[in-house]
Amino acid sequence: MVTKQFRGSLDEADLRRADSLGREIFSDIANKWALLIIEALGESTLRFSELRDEVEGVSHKMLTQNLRMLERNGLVERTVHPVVPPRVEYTLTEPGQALRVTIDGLCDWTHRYLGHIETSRHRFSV
Amino acid sequence: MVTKQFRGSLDEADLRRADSLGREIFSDIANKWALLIIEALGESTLRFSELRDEVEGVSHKMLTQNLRMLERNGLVERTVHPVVPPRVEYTLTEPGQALRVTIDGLCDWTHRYLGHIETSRHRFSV
DNA sequence: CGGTATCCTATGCGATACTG
DNA sequence: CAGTATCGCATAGGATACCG
Repeated sequence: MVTKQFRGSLDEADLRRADSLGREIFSDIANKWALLIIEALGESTLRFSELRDEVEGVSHKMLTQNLRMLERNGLVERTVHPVVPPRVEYTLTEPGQALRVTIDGLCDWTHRYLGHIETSRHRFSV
Repeated sequence: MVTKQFRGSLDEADLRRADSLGREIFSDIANKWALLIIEALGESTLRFSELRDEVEGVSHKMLTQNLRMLERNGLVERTVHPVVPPRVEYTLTEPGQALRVTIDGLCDWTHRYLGHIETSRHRFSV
């Protein structure tokens, strides 16, 4: 979404359009599976089954559903090799790569503050 | 969660514990409302009602629910002023501030690639 | 192997009402 | 003003089965 830092750089109509679109994108992406899939893809190209193994706990359904969404938003590219059995590969586009960098930041954050959070939870339940 | 970049820096038992906790945190945080609330708090201290106005579209219920979760994880601090009517203020802790920085990155990303995504969606629906 | 469709449960989330 | 509790609908998401 368009946060306060950007208001003023756009006219009213653009602002409204960007706001609702941005909100939509934000909802698409602020979702556990999408983030984990992007993180799993990283620099490499992976097949559907490899992704399913890599993103632990994801179901067949959620994987397809999120991959379609990411493809629609132009974050991953899907390549079908016309062979039997079918071979389908997924790779991050440039926007996808850029997003991955910020997700890496999220992972670093989680790692760094794991201890803080653990003790905070303990204190909270008292 | 503990991603590949960190494996090897921990022993087996720690790894499992960190993995499940990390996954939990990730699920807590990779959620639209949590991210928007943290972003709204920013540098400032806000009252419950101010937050509800700031985070557009959030319901009373979702706001309380997410604030409790963030408090439990030690990302926001809740201060109750014993006056009538009650005055409750929320502010980001240091871990919360650190997280906000990475969320800012997410917002920047959304802003930067809004155009890419819009055209990609259009192409996809053909 | 990768994808779609179906069914069913759990959860998200809004609306409303009640308390200190 | 801030919070809790309850109800009820809508969506998320697992399990399973079937198709190219």
